[in-house]
Amino acid sequence: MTDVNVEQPGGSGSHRAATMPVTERGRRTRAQLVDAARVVFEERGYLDARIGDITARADVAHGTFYTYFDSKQELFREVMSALVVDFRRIAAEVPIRGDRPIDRIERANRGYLRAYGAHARMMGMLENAALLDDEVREVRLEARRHWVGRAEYTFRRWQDDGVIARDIDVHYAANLLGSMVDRFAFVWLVLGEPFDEEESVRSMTRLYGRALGIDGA
Amino acid sequence: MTDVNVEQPGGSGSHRAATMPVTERGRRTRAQLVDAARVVFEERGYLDARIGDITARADVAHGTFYTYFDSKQELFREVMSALVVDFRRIAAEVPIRGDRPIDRIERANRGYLRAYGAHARMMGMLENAALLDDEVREVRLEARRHWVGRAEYTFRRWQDDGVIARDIDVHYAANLLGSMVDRFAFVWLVLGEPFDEEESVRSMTRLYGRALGIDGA
Amino acid sequence: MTDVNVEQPGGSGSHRAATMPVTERGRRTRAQLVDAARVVFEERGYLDARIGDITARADVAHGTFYTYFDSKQELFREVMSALVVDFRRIAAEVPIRGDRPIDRIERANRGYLRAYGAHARMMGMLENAALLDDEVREVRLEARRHWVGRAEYTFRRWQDDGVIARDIDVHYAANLLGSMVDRFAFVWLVLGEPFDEEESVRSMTRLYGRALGIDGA
Amino acid sequence: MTDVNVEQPGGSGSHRAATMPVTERGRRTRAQLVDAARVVFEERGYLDARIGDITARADVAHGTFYTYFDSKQELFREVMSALVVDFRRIAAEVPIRGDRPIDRIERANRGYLRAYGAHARMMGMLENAALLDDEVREVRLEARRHWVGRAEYTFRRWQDDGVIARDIDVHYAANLLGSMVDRFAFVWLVLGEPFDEEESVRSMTRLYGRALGIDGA
DNA sequence: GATGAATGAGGCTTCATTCAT
DNA sequence: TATGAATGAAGCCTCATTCAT
Repeated sequence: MTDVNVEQPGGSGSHRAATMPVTERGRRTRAQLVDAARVVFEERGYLDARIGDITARADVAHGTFYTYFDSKQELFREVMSALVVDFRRIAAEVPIRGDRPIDRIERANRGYLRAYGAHARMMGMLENAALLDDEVREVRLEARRHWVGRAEYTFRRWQDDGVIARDIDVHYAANLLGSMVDRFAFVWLVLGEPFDEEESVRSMTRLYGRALGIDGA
Repeated sequence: MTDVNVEQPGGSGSHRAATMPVTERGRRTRAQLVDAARVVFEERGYLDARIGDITARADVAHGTFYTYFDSKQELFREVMSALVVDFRRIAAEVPIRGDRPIDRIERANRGYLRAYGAHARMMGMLENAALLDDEVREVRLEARRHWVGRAEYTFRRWQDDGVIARDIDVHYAANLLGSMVDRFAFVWLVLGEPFDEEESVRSMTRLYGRALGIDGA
Repeated sequence: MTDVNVEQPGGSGSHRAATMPVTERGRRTRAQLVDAARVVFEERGYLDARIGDITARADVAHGTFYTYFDSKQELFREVMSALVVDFRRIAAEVPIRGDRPIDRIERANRGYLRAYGAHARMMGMLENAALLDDEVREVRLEARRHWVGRAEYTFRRWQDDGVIARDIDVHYAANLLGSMVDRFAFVWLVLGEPFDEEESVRSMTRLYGRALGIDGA
Repeated sequence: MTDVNVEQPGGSGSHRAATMPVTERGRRTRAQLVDAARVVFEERGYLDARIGDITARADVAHGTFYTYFDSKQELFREVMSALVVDFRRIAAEVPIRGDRPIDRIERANRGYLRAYGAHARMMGMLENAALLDDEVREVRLEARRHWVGRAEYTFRRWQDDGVIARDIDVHYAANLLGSMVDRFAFVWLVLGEPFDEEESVRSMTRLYGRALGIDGA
């Protein structure tokens, strides 16, 4: 599989090394490039995005790109990392409806779908690039571990509290239910299979809760 | 998103139109190309696979490729279609343990994981290419609809039989639970997160069954 | 120092690999490229020679270059190897004036200067490139060893025959006198210091012979 | 042949003209750049040395380079000129063993080889750059003329004194024997052919002396 | 003087596809 | 059918030099 890392040189040479800006002007230019990249990647996809597209939109010379980034991949990784951060922000904004476990589940599901929908195009690219670039894969897996880890932690506490059964393997459960939510979001929002948000959240939450044996599901 | 079809140059008329071989020799050559492609795609991935790699491995001249295929995509689609067929074959080979609904679920889950594992590399590429090529996406979605459709059909019958509750939206349920299985397989077998087959099948089947409210889960 | 070899990839990939032509047409095209390269290198020098210059002069498409060569260096090395061969041919054409040792020396010297003069521009480039590319350096050193080795062999025989003194270290002598001839040719024919062929051969041969203690010098 | 001057873009008028520093601070900065350049040129060679490498090592901003030099060539020429001066200094340090002509020859030869060895890398670059840049070529030829001129002058005096034969053309002799020494040094110390200093000096001096018909050789 | 960011022309290389035997 | 050579558009990246603080 394509692994762009391979292209990285030895390290004995000079290689110009992209650096972080020191001046205000530099910070501005770099930010322009990142912003432009976000748009261009969305519009054209990773593979079809040209450095020239990005610099043109950022309104800087072609060469300026290389003042801040060594390659398209590097910039892409940065955009992806930022995406993951923003994803969490959006998900966190969804209000919770009650204080029962099932309410928390619903909120988490809705938050995930909302965030996914807000960045559907980019999430598709993230899934994709995770298979092409090892560093992006790490970003993707890290994001997954974040969600799965949170769920696992919660499940464990619920188990301690008697909310869910003892015989459930919380590690597998978190991974499996996380997969359900994540993949459903992808199929719906990236692949475009037609679903309805309300019904999605309702069914998803109900199955999720029942699978864990939670009351009210 | 990148659609490789876009890359097609000229118009849609004057294409030498790849045809199915008439002679025995032709059939052999074509088969060699398909076999070679399978190997090359696995080894290098879709994007990095070169026509030259394929013809070299098939031991035919570079130009011969175009006697049978119009493009790399076309061959890839064929390989992917064959993959989907073989996937079902493998899944179907898994024996069923009993005749309760939960046994059917377990068998389906184990079959899916087994088939996925047998073609993990290719499944990863299929996921990937589905985002790069509209026709591959169709292949992928068609495969998904097959599994989801079967599940939905079964759920409906179970609903009629009183095995699962009336208030479950079988369409959403099939999609959600299918997503769970499918994505879990991907994370485990393609991305490489460590899981154990037995425990995977057990947890997966239990959650699946409980989500539907099936006895014995 | 620039060493173009460094750029050579690992070897695990495909890398298209320039191949020798199989058909007559291919042979012709390849020869056109080599011929064109010779001219272009002479006209513009190695560094300023563009692949495009070469293909343009060879009257083939830009990409055709890469059908036969992996890089400019590779073609350059081939041209340089051919140069060395032609150099010997020209040097060998110079007639010998008598059968005394000093006649052989004169003939060798004149031959060397003639051959050098016939390819002055290229010899300059060879000297130069030998410092930039390890493989070219090998070509250069091999050519040097050829001449020095021949001289050393002859000196040894002369020593056995009592033509030159026993106390001469023939290895050093061959290297030193070879250096004299080689460098003088370079200074005269490449750097352009003004000298006259007849006087050059006369002085060179006389010093060469006397240094070895040969009669008639 | 490649002449790096050609690369100069615009015209010859509006150049910010690099000036000699007026302040102490300026003198220091300039010296840092020259020192850094010496190191960088040795390490990476002329062609691969980047302005950025030099300023980085000199610990000044990239732009500062142009406060003192108009181009890489200009700095290189300065370094080369300094090299030639130091070369003579080292050669002059070698003590003379006696007062016969052959002693002077030996001293000159040993001095040349010593100096060459002390700056082998740079001498190789000087040879190289002499073919790439007309001004460097002038530096190189000037250095050569210095040594050859001195030899020629000495030979003439020796001729007047009856030390060497009348029939020797001292101009050609000086050039030829100078070539011998110079080229031998290059082959040994730059190209790396294995020789021994003592034997080199002995053989070289003996051949040199005999070629001129000097007693004691 | 010093700084570090911006510029942009220029060349190499790739490889899917076409074409003449 | 098979062959293998030819095509050429397309894009990445370099880095000397200039410029605004």
